[in-house]
Amino acid sequence: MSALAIKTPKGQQTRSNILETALGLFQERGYDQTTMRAIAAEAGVSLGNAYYYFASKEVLIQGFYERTHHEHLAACAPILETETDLQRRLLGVMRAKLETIEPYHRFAGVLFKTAADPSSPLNPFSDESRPVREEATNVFARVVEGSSAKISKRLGPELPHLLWTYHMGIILFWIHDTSPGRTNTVRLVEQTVALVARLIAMARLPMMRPLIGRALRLVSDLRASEGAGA
Amino acid sequence: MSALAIKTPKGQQTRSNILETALGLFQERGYDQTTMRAIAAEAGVSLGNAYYYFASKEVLIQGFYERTHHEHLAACAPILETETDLQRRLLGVMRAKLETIEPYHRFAGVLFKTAADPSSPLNPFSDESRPVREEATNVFARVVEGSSAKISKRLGPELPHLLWTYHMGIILFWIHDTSPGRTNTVRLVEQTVALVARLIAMARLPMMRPLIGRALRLVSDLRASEGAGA
DNA sequence: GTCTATAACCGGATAGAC
DNA sequence: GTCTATCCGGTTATAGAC
Repeated sequence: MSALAIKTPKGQQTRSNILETALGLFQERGYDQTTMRAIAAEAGVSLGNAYYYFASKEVLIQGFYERTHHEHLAACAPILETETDLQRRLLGVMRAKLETIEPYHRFAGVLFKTAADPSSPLNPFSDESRPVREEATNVFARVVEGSSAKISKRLGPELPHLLWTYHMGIILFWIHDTSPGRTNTVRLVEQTVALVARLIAMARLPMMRPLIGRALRLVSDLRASEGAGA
Repeated sequence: MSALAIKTPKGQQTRSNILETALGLFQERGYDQTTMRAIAAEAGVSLGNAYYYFASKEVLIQGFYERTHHEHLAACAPILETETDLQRRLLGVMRAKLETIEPYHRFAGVLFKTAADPSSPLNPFSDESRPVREEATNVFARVVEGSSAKISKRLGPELPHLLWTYHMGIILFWIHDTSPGRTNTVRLVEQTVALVARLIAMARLPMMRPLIGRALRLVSDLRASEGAGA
């Protein structure tokens, strides 16, 4: 259904040609204003041929995910290698994320629109996007592991997933953020990263035990039962 | 642009006829499987006539919102009138919500897909949906006011909005919940309502002051600057 | 001015020939 | 693997009828 195997080098060539053309046009004039006919024409292939490689206009978006994810990884590397303070590590990673996706904000609406559809393979909770999701979660695992912070034993294993969820919430906000340069989201990140760091520290207090225990049991239960959120 | 004034009784009649037909077909065969031509045919009017009353297929969804909102209000009334425990009030309201929207789960994905688009007037953060949003927030204000719980002075004014945001998060989870009868979401609500109640109580502790203060300042700043989330 | 109908247009998607 | 021809459904233009 989805990824048909492209055999020949020529096929590879045509495929990536179409993809690059599409991403360029999306960024230039937006998703809705870019027709499949325009993509095909600009790429120098027929409409039917474009559909041979990409089952729908939507799946072209997957290329966007892959591209920005790799850009984000690159942008994160310096902080993850040098910084040891947990709060600053998280802040660096989140800032890098916002900077990476900023050029695409104008068609972010469409992204979230498709991402919100539970039946779409593009939605971040779907089976199909598990690899991407796990790679992204892994970034947050590295944020925690590479830091000097002491983490509550029970919180530790869940923390990367919790941070990934937090990061999705920020992106949701970012999508709806109309402030110039998305400064509201930047402020939100700065403030909430501080809160998150504070909460992580507080989680070690004995008086927090019952609350934390309950919350963590819930979270891990939900992840175990799969198919719905987180 | 949007709401054209329908003057004659005959016009009113035709309009509501189309709307009821549409909602029926949506529930029966789903949103995507229901064409505007089918709606028009079933309602006994021409395609052009349907578009005279409803500018697009999407705006027919507004009827769904209004309908479920009123059903929810009705379903909440008993709890809001009798119960005084904050946690149980909130739980009752949230359960009522889930029960109200359950029949529509099969096409909820599409509904919220369009609702998620920042440029759509249907999205819950838009200016156009402010009235609905405020009405919904008001339900949570009543949850708090009618309870016997003591609320931190500074938390009080923000609490209804925070609860509304919480409720939106639950709905997002619900959309992606594939467990039979959405039992996962019900469990999530039961657990998180308990956590929320606990957090509200904790917010009065002196040691929480700086954390709470910081969080609340952030939240009210963001709402003041409008245009992005919450 | 209020309402209704017919005939396009446009763009995503598919069928099938080469 | 690539094309042309076509379908299909949301949307619009426009011509009239009450």
